[in-house]
Amino acid sequence: MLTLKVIIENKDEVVRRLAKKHFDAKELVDRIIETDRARREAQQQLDANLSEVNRLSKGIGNLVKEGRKAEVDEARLRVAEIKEANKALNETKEASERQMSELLMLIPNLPHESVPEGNGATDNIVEKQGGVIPVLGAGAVPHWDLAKKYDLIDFELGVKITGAGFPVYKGYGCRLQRALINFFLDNAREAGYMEIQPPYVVNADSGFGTGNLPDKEGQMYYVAQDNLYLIPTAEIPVTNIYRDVILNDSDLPVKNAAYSACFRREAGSYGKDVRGLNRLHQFDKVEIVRIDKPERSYASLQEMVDYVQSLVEKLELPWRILRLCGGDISFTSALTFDFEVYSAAQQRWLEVSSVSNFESYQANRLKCRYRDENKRPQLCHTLNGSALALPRIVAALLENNQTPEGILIPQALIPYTGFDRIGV
RNA sequence: GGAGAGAUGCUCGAGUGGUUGAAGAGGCACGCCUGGAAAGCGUGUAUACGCCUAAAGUGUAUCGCGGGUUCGAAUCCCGCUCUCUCCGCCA
Repeated sequence: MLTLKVIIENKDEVVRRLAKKHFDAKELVDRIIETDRARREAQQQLDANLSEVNRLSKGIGNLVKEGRKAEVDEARLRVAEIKEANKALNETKEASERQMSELLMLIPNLPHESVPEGNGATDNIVEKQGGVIPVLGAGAVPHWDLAKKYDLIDFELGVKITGAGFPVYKGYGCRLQRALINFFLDNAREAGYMEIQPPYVVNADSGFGTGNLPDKEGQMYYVAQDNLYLIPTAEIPVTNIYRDVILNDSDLPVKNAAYSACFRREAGSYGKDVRGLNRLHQFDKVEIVRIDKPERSYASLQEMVDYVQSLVEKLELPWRILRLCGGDISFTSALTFDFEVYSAAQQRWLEVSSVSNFESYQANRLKCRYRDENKRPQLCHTLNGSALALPRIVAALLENNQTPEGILIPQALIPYTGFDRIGV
């Protein structure tokens, strides 16, 4: 969430910039300012009263020793009066604070000035692209047919065991999965990211920390008996490592990478978008998380984008980078670049990564800070990105590299797979 | 799952009702000392929210979390969470 200070000190700018996200913040901002005023008022009175109570209490100790009973009784009466008055003040203060946190959560992050205007996915700007879109032969088929032909992935079996969106990988399919995971992790390590193996289930505090709760509660699998959530991305457990932490200057930038299975309910999805590997309830992903000082966060973002680009290039996939427009960028992000790869048999671009700078929006909720040169705690900037999510990469690799002689594995991946083609 | 013990600051650890934001030790930072370092000595070392134009200063809250008793709670009472030990179960 945005800090109260930012909202109050830059009221007009906040409203103006949020308009790009098609969010009318005017009324909310006014309510926040009013709520803050009420809270301050209550706190000032309350603090003064508590100060008086403390003063009287200290006096009572001495009066009792000296046996000055009348004065003791008088002081006690006065304390009782003040405490009675404090009940209402305290309620006002707590109600204001509750309301404040509710209001603040309703305000999205400010989009970076470079975020383009636009209503939706079609207004995103193609920032950069590379690779060659392959021309497939006459018999080319989509990945779900290839998966069946070479017995790599069994979607029906997944339905039997669990349900739709939980495919069963087999044989070469498994080996390809493992190869990609290791390929991504090794590359991340070489780029300076420390590997983390996080839990796949998290508590509610962690869900709130990264902003997945309360808004996206319906998108996560929930284990009611233990009040835990299955992670939709390793971003949650990894970022929460830094919840309620004050980092030293020398700790920054934090660069972590984590492989995890990801679980998403994807309520409301249907149709051709979910065919095959396009959208799953369980999938594998390597996530990179970065925490940096505010003045360096956009350089960090660029480094992450360059890094992800290097991955799709090594995999020899046709790729493009989109700068998300105001209508498509997420609630919590300031600037997001999506990576897409071209899936030649489906003849469509598939999103395989989303790299974002959250500035201090997420850090404010996490209470993730660092000590600046004056040793004062300041909010960090947090960033994360997929590097990369497997299923759509697999879809594109299978489709783009299909030949009559089988599916060819890109050079960079062969040391990881241990084979250079699937089939024949 | 059963039984017991515990949760204090960066760390260890004292503290069972009164000026304790918290002794003491360690760590760390800065200064002195030194040719340089070590040792030694000195100083400093939480966070949040208010007040104050800012700094300085100052008020309030915080000893796992929440509530209660009391003029006053780290200290007493209740609830919760978590950790540890033993037993059971188990990859």
